Amino acid sequence: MNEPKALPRAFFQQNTVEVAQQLLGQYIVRRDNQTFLLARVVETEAYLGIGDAAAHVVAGETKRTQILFGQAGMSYIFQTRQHFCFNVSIELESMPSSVLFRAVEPIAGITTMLKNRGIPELQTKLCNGPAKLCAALGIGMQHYGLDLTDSESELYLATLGQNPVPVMVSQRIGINKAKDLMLRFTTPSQYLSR
DNA sequence: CACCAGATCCTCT
DNA sequence: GAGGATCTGGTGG
Repeated sequence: MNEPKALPRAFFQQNTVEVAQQLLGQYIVRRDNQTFLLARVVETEAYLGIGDAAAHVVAGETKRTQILFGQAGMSYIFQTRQHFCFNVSIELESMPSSVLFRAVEPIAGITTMLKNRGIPELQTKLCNGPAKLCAALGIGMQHYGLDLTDSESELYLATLGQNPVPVMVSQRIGINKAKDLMLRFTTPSQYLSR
């Protein structure tokens, strides 16, 4: 396996839908002194700065969403009930957008991921949901606002020089507003959220 | 200050 | 398929 190479800032400065699709088959690296966790992205959703009632930025810039109003390639993490969701900020002609990570395949550090999730052995439910993958990778609010293009970060996004993967488009999941928008993107995997 | 909705997940039926 | 867990930001429902 090649060394993970952090995706450059310019990758996140493209059209949000393009980025959401191109993130499929890329990698999330979660790393600190103790651990090295690697996961392959298989499901994403786009949340647009314009014309998307489900996007948090419709309320304008608040304490919670401020990172989305800065540069692209930063981590946007929020809590819903007792769970966390992990996004990357996207700059779309200076309008804030983001891409939500909804499902990943565990690649390295699976023992730690199982422990983080309280699951005895590997099953598809380990990280096939936005909050499940956060739990598995140990992602929380302490990672809000990290630079995901920096390979020195505890959390960043990387390529392994892999080939492009097939992309399928569908409606987003788990929201009540703007359900009809076709902004969910998947690549074939047993780890999809559905 | 109080209330409510929420980009979820798990368990039980 | 339904309901509950249980926390927080945003709003004045």
